Order: sequence, then C-alpha cells, then structure tokens
Amino acid sequence: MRIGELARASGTTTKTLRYYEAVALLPAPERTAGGYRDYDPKTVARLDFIRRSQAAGLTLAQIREVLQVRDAGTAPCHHVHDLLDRRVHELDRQIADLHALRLTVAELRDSATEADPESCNPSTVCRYL
Amino acid sequence: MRIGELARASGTTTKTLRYYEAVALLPAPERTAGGYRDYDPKTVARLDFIRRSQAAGLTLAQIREVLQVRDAGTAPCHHVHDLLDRRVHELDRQIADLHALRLTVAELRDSATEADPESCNPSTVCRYL
DNA sequence: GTGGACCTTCCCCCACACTGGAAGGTCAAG
DNA sequence: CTTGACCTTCCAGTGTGGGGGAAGGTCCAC
Repeated sequence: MRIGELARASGTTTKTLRYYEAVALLPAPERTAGGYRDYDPKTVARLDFIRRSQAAGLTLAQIREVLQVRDAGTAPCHHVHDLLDRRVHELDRQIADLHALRLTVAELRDSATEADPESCNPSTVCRYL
Repeated sequence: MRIGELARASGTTTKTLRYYEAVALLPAPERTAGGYRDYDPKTVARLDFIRRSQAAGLTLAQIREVLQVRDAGTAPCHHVHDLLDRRVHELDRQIADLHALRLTVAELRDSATEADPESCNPSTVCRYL
C-alpha cells in the first residue's frame, strides 16, 4: 500500500502519516524500488487504534507508550487499564474544575445583567470582572 | 513605577509585562530619561482585571477586546455580559463533552479489568481500545 | 514521449501564553 | 571607580498535532 492509499483507507492525510512515522507512532515501512513507502495493510488497524485512543482523550505520547509496550511483544492490557484509570480520574478533576468555573462565570454574568448600565463608569476598571 | 516594581505589585513578571505591551493588552508607558518604562500605578488595577478575566477562562484576545472597548471610552458592560454569557454556554458544552468521554473511558477501563489477561494477544491490536 | 497523479525530502508556519538568554545600557551605593 | 541590581532590545524556544508549499523524482496510461 502506498501512502495515499493508506491515507484514504484510514481517513487521514499523507502529511499525518509521515508525521506519525517521525514521532515513532508508526514504524518506518518498507520502500519500493522507487523510494515510495510501501505499507502493510495491517497498518490500517493500527491507525484505527490510534484514532480511537485519541477520541478517548489520550495524547499521542500516551498512545505511543501503549504501542511500544505492545510492539515489544507484551500484551499491554494492564498498562492500558492503568492509563485509562488515570484518565478517568483526570476527567473527574477536569469536570469538577469546569463546574466551579461555570458557577463563577455565571455569577459574574448575572451581576452584569442586574446592574444599571448608567452606573458603568468607563474611566474605571469594569466592575463585573 | 518601574517594570520590576509593577511586576511585584501585580504578582507577575517583567517578561509578561513586556509581552502584554507587545500584544496590546497594556498601553506603551512613559519612559524615563534613561529609557526605562515608567508605569502609572493604575496599571496594577488593569493587571488585576486581566488576571481575573483569565481566571474566568477568557483568552488574552478576548480580554484585549474588552479592554479596547473600555479604552475607547465606552462602558463595556454589555460587551462583557455577552462575552460571559457565551463563555457559560461554552463551559456547558465542554462539561457535557467531558461527561460523555468519561463514560466511554470508564467503560473501556472496566472491560480491561474484567478480561482474562491470557486472552490478550500481543500480535493483534489491543481489544480494549 | 509526455502529461498528470502521485511520491520524496526539506523547511517553515499556525495557536497559546509566555519564558530564556545574549549583549548591552542605567543608576545608586560604597 | 567599581560593583551589582535593574533595565533595554532582539531572537529563539516551549508543547501539541499537525498543515503549506517548494523543488524534484516516479510511475502509468495514452
């Protein structure tokens, strides 16, 4: 498979594929006599894995970690479990932070709604922030 | 006020103050005979405003927008209200997205917990992602 | 044999909010 | 007169996930 074919099959771009190779998410593929990259069709599955992991909010660095464990021949289940577990806790924290921020911002907005616009003095710092 | 003094008074750094000037969050201050920046002490209040706005999750570009409206002599109340209102809706969407993601990731993690590690075949793409 | 689609490497570019460091100028104290 | 704290400008880099485009090579059909 040439790079454009793989890009179409996996729903990405040739730019991204070369980038993934550069950051070690994809192994360097074989080359044809003319120097073209020649991919194993299995690479599509690897790219699906990467896409799903990204959708789960993992960074490319974390995905690379998982793939390296697997490429070394070890089943990455425990590693993946730990990674996902940490990710769940991270999400819980992010959600709590956003809830707190939402409360603050809504309060600020409501105080701006109630105020008399005439009491807004342009020469001072806005009273609502 | 010289730049270091302002930095200490506002809890930031001289680097950041020069950066804010470069991106038009702060007006260019007067200069002393020796070429040093000489700030109006009111600048502390402006920096507090910037800090509070950042804490509300506004970007520097949005903060600059508000400050430019105010610097033009118009009270920015309505503008600020609209900005905060949009921000609240943005936060609601972000929170909903994270909730959905949290559900997905927790499900993936739990399926990894229940599985028999022996069923993990390193030669295939990990079944948990 | 030539046109066009595809490929190669290379280097620079985006947002975001700064941060680091080099090379040199200013100012007050001792 | 010198030391050291402070200041100046300018250039470049951080991390994330790629995108743009130049200059040139390859391959296949017509």
